[in-house]
Amino acid sequence: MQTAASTSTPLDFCEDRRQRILDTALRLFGSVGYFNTSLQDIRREADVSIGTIYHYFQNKEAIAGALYQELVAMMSSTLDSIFAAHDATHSRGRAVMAFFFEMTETAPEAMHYILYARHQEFMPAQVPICSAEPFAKIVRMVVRGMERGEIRTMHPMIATTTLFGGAMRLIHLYLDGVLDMPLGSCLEESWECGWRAVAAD
Amino acid sequence: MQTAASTSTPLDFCEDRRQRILDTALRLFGSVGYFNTSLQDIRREADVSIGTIYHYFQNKEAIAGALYQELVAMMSSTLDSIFAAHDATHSRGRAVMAFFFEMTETAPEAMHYILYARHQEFMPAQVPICSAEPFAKIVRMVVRGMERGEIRTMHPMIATTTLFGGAMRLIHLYLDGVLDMPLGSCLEESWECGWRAVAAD
DNA sequence: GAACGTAGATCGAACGTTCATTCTACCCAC
DNA sequence: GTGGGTAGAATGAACGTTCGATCTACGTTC
Repeated sequence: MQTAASTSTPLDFCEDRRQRILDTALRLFGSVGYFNTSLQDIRREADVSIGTIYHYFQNKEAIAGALYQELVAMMSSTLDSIFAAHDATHSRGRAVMAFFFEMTETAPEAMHYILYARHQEFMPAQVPICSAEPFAKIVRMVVRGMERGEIRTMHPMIATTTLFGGAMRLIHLYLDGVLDMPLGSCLEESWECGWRAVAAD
Repeated sequence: MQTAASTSTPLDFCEDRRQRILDTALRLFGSVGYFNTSLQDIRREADVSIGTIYHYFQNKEAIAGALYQELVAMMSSTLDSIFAAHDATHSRGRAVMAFFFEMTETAPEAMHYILYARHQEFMPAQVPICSAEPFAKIVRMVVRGMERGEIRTMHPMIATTTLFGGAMRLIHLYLDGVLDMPLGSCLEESWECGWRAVAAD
């Protein structure tokens, strides 16, 4: 075993394997896709055996499901932190967009997997990402902005897609390698554009 | 055969088969995805044999490639028509958005396939849709709008994603069955939002 | 502290299925 | 009879999954 001697509890040991499987799967699912990733690929790159994979996960789909829920939960709690740290809708929205951009640049595979993949194709039972909790939280943030008079009154979905749609497309372009600049340098302009489109008066 | 007796030249006959394969493949690729569609599925639903499929296409990927190029060409020529029929950037952009919305509602599978699918995963050699001709034409339209003073001067990519990003997200929501209204009813508001974000002064 | 028992963790060969592709035979218009 | 179309069984590779063997850590008993 290659683990250091200091961390030696069995739980750590086990979780290490499980986590290595998840990390590897995320990297592969995000880069080449779920269907182009075989369990042998995961086995090889995570340096575990097939048996170990099936010890921790019921099947291949369960790996994808665990990743999905892990990422959705992370996004959801990050949004909570952002809402707690900011009050005005303008600064809240800007922080959300900054978080998305930053995560795209630091963990592109995760962003690819969570935003880009067609989850329904390999997880038929899973709720589509657009109906998931994080998305709903953002819509609620926009609606509250309307109630406070910070955002013009309009259809909530149109307001939300207007505010963040441009940024989402920039993220897609970045992940496709089409954008010729870092995402961070787009933040100011993209956010101000989105805000200008929905801001009151 | 179920084809009418009137259309009887061999070419028509052949093209009929070829087209039936393409139509069926588009429907299946768009609804359940490329990897969840087997050639047997296409064979069954198109009512042809495996041999016929391989007579018209080199392999499965070639079917996807033919569909991709067909749809890209269609979009490209539609954009040309729109640009010929409208001069001002405002009316051009609005017509483009109307076309996207209308196509999404009349041919959702085609839109799903062309906008949503991760083509790189099953057509490694294919240029990503965001680098393809139609996308470039829209960017050029926006840049011309800047040169004419109709659109504020800013980074072309940011302007384009701002102008159409919201609509693209609405299309995604619609295709995911999350939007509770017809796309057509969003056109006015979504377009005005996008335009307000980038319009000069 | 040595021997034993147990349960969880790990391993990888083997299995059965699915799938894209190939191949050979047949049909029919000219 | 020739050749473009058509048919569908045969092929072989790849894949997800199963299963029994092995290993390891640790509590229990003497």
